[in-house]
Amino acid sequence: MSPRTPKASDDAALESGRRRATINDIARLAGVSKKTVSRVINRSPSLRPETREKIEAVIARYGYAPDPQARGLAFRRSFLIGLIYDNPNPQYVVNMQLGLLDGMRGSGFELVVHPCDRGSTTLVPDIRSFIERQKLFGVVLTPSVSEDEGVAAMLRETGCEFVRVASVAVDGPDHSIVTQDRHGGMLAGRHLAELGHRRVGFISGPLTFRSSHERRGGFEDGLREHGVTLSPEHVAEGAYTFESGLDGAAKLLALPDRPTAIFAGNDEMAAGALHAARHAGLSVPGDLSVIGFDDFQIASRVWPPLTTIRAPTREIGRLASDKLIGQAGEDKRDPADRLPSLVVRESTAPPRG
Amino acid sequence: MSPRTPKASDDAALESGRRRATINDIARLAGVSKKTVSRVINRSPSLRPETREKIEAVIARYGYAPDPQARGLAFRRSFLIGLIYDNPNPQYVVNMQLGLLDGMRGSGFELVVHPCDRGSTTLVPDIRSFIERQKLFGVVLTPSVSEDEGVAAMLRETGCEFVRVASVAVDGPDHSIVTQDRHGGMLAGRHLAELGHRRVGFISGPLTFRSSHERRGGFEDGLREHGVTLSPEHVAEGAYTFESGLDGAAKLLALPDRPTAIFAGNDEMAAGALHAARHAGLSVPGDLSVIGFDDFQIASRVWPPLTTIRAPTREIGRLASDKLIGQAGEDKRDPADRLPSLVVRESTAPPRG
DNA sequence: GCACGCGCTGACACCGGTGTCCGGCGAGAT
DNA sequence: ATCTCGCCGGACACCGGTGTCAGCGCGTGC
Repeated sequence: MSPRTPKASDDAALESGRRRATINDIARLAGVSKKTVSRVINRSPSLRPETREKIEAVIARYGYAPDPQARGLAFRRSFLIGLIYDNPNPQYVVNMQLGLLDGMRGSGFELVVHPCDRGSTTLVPDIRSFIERQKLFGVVLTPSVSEDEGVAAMLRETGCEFVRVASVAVDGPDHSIVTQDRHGGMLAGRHLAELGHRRVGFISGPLTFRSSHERRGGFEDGLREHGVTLSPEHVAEGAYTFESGLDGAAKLLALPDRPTAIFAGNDEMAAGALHAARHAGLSVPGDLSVIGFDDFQIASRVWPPLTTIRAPTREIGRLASDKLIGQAGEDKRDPADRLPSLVVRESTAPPRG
Repeated sequence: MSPRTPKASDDAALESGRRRATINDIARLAGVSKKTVSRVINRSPSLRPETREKIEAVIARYGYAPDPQARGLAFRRSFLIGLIYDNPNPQYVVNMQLGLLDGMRGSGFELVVHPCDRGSTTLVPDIRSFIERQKLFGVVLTPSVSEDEGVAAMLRETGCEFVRVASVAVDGPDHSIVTQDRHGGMLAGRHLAELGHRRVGFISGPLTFRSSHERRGGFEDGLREHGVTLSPEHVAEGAYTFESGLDGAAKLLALPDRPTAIFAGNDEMAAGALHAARHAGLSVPGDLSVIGFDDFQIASRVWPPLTTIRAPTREIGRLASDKLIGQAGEDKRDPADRLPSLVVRESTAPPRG
């Protein structure tokens, strides 16, 4: 255009998409300053509508999108969301990622994954350095690292946005999403009691996980509705792993007054319980009912297909990213979607006789 | 220090870690220009060792790390690696992520996940916009999107580094990692033949996946070693899903000369085959041997535990990130780690009689 | 003793955005 | 018609790095 803007010669390259437009190009082509273009991008209110429209037209014409790096540099904050997790279950992780991405679609944010080891002595500095180096906009934490108060304290220092997903409110409402595991446990207890079971067993997750206690507490609530109680001898401590489910169930099934039904704290352990039943020569659900928690793929792959509690992990993920980047306005989804629900398959039945 | 550098007043904040050091701080504290610090960061050869050491000492003292955003802006390239995938299996995805992260640890790169839908009409522009907007350093593609030539052509245009993971060499050695599925299939065929099976069945993945053909081809190779052939009627086309495995096996088991062993193209379908056998009243491995592929968790959770081919997904991921960001020097790992291997469990046995 | 070459270093512009601040312009008051 | 006020938009510096290029100091050849 004018001799002061040498880049004008590249308009052909721009047009054809050979060169990505920058804010300078848009400003020049719209005949305004780059700051004004910036105002459009950032929805500044002090702009005459016609100016805005003119610039938006140019933006649309050249398919301009601001460079996240440059923007981030100026904002001192990137457009990245971190997922920090130590849950080793692949399906949980993937569902959570999908949920987060659901909420981030079209927002210009991207998802960076960051598995961690809660047992590591450098857990807090590692996460801190991840956040500060990348200047993350926000992070989502899932159990069990979400329950770590040392990590939480550090997060508050950094000024990075964060959401902690956990089975109880581990933080204020702005920083916490509750997965209502207690409700899920209740559904399991109610289901078994309604089938007529009176002697039931429970295989818990690790006691360091809040969800273990919530699921058990809810289970007892559900049983109690029907006058059934969970005897402490009928509780085995597991670790949310297949093997621990196998061992825990084997222990319970060896008792003289063995339970007629077992609630395993997750599907992995429930799968282990099915194996234990087989080893003990018991048929499921004839001799023993088994109910799991999560409704991951494995639940419908084992034999018999598992009755279980569906945990809405993907929906929770979506909720988490909505909370972080506040794409509000469409929060009219049915809150029931976020509640665990009972999925009845073939591993539960009334007790024999 | 000098009045021209007002930031000198903040040294206390720097010292205590309240403020992150920038290249300007390091330059000032080391008494050099920022460009020289930049030379240290980028391992420029033209630096006197003593200068380098002096600067490195200051960097270490203040725990300085360059800002990836600023660096990226200047380099016109971010320090992000994208994982582009359309494989819906959670364990594959997570293993791949873990492998990629293994190779990226300590490199300053981060992993951004980007699931996609190969069926989408906007697949290519979507991926392109992801890459260009974020100015990705590189991307890793996994099957089946890795086999898409339209995507590959676009990648070559962008100048972004890329690695395509596939069961055959879909690209030159710089851009391709081969998973040797054929070898895995061969192991399956050899195993069944060695057990004495002569009438065997195969449930393939979708024919649009190269791995389906590779696994079958290898299977036939393995059988042939022992003079066994795969009859075309004993092949069912599946879709790598549980249900398709169930259906495929049901079809094969309904044949008058039903096979005594079935190789399913992956574990999901093998789990379906186990269910089909149960529905048909057949015991595994007594009446029917079943072998899968992948060795995901499900393989050891079903009953009986599945004999399967272990696919070294995590190792492949590690290889991919090594190739992308070239943290060479430690490429002395046993190449056998990258080959599929046979895992014998309880779902295979010699045919009855 | 001087010109030359080379290795090392720094000044400056630039990457593509945003914050600050100030000037210009139109509408309403006098 | 002029002054004032408020809104709008632009010039400029800055975010934290890197590329370019010129200059400095030093050793070498003649």
